Amino acid sequence: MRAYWRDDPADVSINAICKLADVSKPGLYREFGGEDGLMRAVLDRYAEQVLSEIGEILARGAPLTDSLQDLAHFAGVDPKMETGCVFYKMRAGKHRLGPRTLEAVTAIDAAAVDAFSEFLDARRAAGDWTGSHPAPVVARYLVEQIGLALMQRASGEDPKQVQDTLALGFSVVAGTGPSVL
Amino acid sequence: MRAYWRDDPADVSINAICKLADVSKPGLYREFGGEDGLMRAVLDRYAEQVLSEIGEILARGAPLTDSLQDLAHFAGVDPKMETGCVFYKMRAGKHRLGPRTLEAVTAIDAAAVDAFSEFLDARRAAGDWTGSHPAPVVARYLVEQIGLALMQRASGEDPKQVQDTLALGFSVVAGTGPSVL
DNA sequence: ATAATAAAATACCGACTGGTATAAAAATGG
DNA sequence: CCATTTTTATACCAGTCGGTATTTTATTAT
Repeated sequence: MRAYWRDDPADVSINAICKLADVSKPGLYREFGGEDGLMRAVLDRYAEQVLSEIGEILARGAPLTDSLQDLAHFAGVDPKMETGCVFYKMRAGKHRLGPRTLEAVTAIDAAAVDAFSEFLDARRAAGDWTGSHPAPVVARYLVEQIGLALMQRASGEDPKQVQDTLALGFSVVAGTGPSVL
Repeated sequence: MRAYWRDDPADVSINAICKLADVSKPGLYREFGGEDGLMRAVLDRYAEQVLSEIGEILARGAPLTDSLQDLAHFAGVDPKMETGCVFYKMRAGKHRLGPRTLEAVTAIDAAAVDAFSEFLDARRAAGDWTGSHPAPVVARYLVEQIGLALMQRASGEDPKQVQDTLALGFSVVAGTGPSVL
């Protein structure tokens, strides 16, 4: 997981992983079945261990601007995400994934849009989001803005630029004028 | 260029290109020096032949919303861009590029931000952009939003989703309420 | 202590990569 | 028509890829 997280999963070979993890190649294949099984296992673990933080931010029920602040911090400045995100990296090269990993990527993507949709519905009910667009459309938009920021960080862009771009992107939903972030 | 455009440049081998172009491998190496030289040549040609259209839209001096319309059409619906954009694809995998191609990618990226900055300055002078952010920041933001849309198209996302996301992204600069697009 | 079992290390497989050396074919100059 | 040069086609290079077969080493159970 650390190797997939630091580098692009497409650039990390099974051989390299065996050396990094000090594991024999037949052992890896017995445990995971192959590259697809390993990537799937990594992604499942990563979702439960890292992406869950996004779900917690969304489910906290905090005011809109507070939640956006937290999301912007997670994607834009949290040092843990300095090398980007395993999920978005895999999704960016999804045509190279095996069936089991692709299945997980698709499911996580859909779950993310759902979670943001529910979040937006809740904020609309609470009165601090008054957008005129359907919640799923804005949810998809936010998922992509976060992905954009994380991919920028992965490729070493200037953090200030990443945060500026993310703040502008969030200003669509943050309210009237850009931007409090 | 067509092969790099349809597929990801990282997934097109020199051997495949020789077969597609019906060119001998030594001939390709004599002409371009290697993969890096070929990619550089492709990117130069692509910039002059395709990316120039963006420059023309920006230089037209049309009202802000008209120019954004044109940009959204170019990135979101123009069938020519259905498989994405050579430049953004190369930029996404820039750690895999040779020095000459990387140089061109960096230069095009900087030139794009410059062109958008000048465009925004002109629209501010004309009075139809009243944003409070520095033009270069918004320019970088727009370059990334267009790149996002083109990468989504390259990976086969639903066109409606691409256009919705792009429209929301542009609404930051398009004016008060989202969105006329 | 020995027999059965599980794991590991190693070497190997065919396929592919970017790149090149060699040999045959074609075009060109006189 | 012949000699020279350029281009082609082909085979090859070393290296890497994901995946596996084989052989040796540990572990375990009796």
